Amino acid sequence: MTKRASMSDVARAAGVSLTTASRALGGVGRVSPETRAKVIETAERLQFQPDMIARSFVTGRSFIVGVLAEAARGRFSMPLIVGATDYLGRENIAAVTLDARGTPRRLNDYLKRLRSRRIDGLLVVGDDPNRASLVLSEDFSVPVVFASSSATPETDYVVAPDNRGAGRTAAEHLIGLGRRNIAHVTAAVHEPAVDARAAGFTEAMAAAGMRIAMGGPLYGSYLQRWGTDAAERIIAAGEPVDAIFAANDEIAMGLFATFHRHGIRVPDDIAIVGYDNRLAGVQRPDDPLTTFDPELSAVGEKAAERLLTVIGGGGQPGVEYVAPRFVLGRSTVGPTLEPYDVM
Amino acid sequence: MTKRASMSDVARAAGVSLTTASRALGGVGRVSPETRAKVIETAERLQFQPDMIARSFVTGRSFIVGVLAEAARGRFSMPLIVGATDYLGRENIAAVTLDARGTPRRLNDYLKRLRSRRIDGLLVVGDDPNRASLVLSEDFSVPVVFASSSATPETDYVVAPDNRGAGRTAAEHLIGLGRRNIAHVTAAVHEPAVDARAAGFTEAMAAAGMRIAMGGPLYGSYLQRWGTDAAERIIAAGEPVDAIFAANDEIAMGLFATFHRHGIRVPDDIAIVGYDNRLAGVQRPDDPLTTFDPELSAVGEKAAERLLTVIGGGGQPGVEYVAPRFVLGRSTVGPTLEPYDVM
DNA sequence: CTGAAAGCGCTTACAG
DNA sequence: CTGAAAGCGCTTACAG
Repeated sequence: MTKRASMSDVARAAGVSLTTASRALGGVGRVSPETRAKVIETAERLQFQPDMIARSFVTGRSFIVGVLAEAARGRFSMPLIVGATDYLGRENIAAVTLDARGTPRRLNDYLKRLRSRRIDGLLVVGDDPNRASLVLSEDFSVPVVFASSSATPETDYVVAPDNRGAGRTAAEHLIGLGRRNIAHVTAAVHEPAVDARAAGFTEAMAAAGMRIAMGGPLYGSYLQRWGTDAAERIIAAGEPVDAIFAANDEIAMGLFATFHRHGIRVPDDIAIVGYDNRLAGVQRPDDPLTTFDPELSAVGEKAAERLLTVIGGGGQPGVEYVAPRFVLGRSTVGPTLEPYDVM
Repeated sequence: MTKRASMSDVARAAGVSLTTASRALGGVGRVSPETRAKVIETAERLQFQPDMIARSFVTGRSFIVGVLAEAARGRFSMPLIVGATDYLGRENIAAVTLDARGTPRRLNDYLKRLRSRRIDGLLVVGDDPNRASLVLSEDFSVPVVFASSSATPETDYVVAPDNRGAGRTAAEHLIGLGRRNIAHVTAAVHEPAVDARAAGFTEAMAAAGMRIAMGGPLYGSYLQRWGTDAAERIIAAGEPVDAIFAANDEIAMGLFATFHRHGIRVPDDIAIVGYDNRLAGVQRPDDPLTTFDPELSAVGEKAAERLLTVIGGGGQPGVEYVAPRFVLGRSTVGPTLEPYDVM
């Protein structure tokens, strides 16, 4: 393997000055078409590859961005990170990835570290509601973009799944199936993703002139056992609930388990929509649960793309939403779901 | 925010030459203790941070490595990648991540791209058995380390989970529980992970003087429906099988579903051990399935650590194994498992 | 449209 | 032990 050709090698071989070669190859500045063609042809012949480091050195751009995750090893963060870093890689940008692993102190240490490094921009992955203040207080001198599995609108650059749209779609799907007593079993109040899904759901219900069963959203947690408890409450209430939008698949599974135990069939008696597509990846003849795939790696890609745009001087602050993919499953259109089907 | 201090600033402020400052800060070359102390003190006062890019430029080391995945978005690759890149980030190394998304052509394109980039090393994530030839044929001039969810020993630098050890542990666990007719339901022959798990299992059985039930490992696929089929075969055979080591959790689930349908209780009648810890992340009172967590993010970290060692001139080729974590669940020690428990 | 020259911030022979 | 100087491979005013 011979030594790599440098731009000087190309210039010499093409019979032009280094300056001209740089201009011909870089595309900036005026060069005659013939000269440019000659230089480019020579560069290709010599298999010239610009040295990114030398380029960085002189331009000040490092072609490296920081990727800071609040908890990278989580189920939701991993696809975001992989989507983002792969997008960056395709654009020839390297990433310094740091995982705070849920510890605020570590997050701050890493933030400090990234601040003192020459990076072109920072991607923050996570859902901490205080993230904005946290980062802005660190006074970053490079663009910062947030990628989240959920997000409240802010003055920052944010990319997030469209939880509100999913909530709307869920309601419309169930209404379209002829269900008339639709409940919403969700997690904790004031959690951004919860609020957004509930808002979309409520909107669509109102638009159809329908009231939410059980007097409004039932708040609890994201755990499966909250689903089982909620189902008991719904059964005990005696309301003729015939459909439920659950804030995530775990709740949906809990609901289903309890209904099944009581001989209530899904979807025949009660249709259920979940969220997260937790069962993805397990090969099955058909999808058991009607749910939404948040397409988190697409969110990560979008966020990376946006970061590069902002680094390039473009773009406007605000939230950009990525639509979750609606997954049609047996829990709303049948045939009747059995526990075996969701294992 | 004022401009960052350069090494010249430090040298001037400390009253020494740039050369001396570099030596004092870099730790190489002889400098008097007092001079060194003075320079270091000055550097700290000025909050001097060396410019990695300038350093790269002159040393030739880029402090960037390539991370090439055969299919980054897969369930197994994501934790490997996140573990590896986070480790690299902590060591202040950036990563250019590229995901071939299962396409050999893309893999080769990316390989070519990485080859022409100034990277210090390459981490290949994936399980393609032909990977070695593939990469070596590309004649990489920098160290290459492989991180896999499985791997056959090679002359390369490889980090992988200890499938063989897990197979041994599975057998020993079941034997220790007093089971006497233990079968092994696995996936395709000659798949490295399958072979390794089967080898470990067979070893431990032989060591205990026991024969594998059903005449030896039953080969099929990694799909859940193979588990259901295998259970039917075992039931039809009429052998008094009282325990099964399944090559993965999907097979284990399929086995369990069929046994449950036939009124065969798990673990009372038949104990089952799986592999992958697929149900991790769903919060439950106890683990339903006895299985192994391959700790893939730890495998990724180990691989990254090893890559840096090799880049630094150390280390020996060969496979380094990371022990999967044994997860004790109800499928081997009870109480009796119900379908609701594994949803 | 083209070229000679400076300079980005470091490291490292070379000389003292 | 210390310093003046060259050089890593590019980009970009500046001059022609």
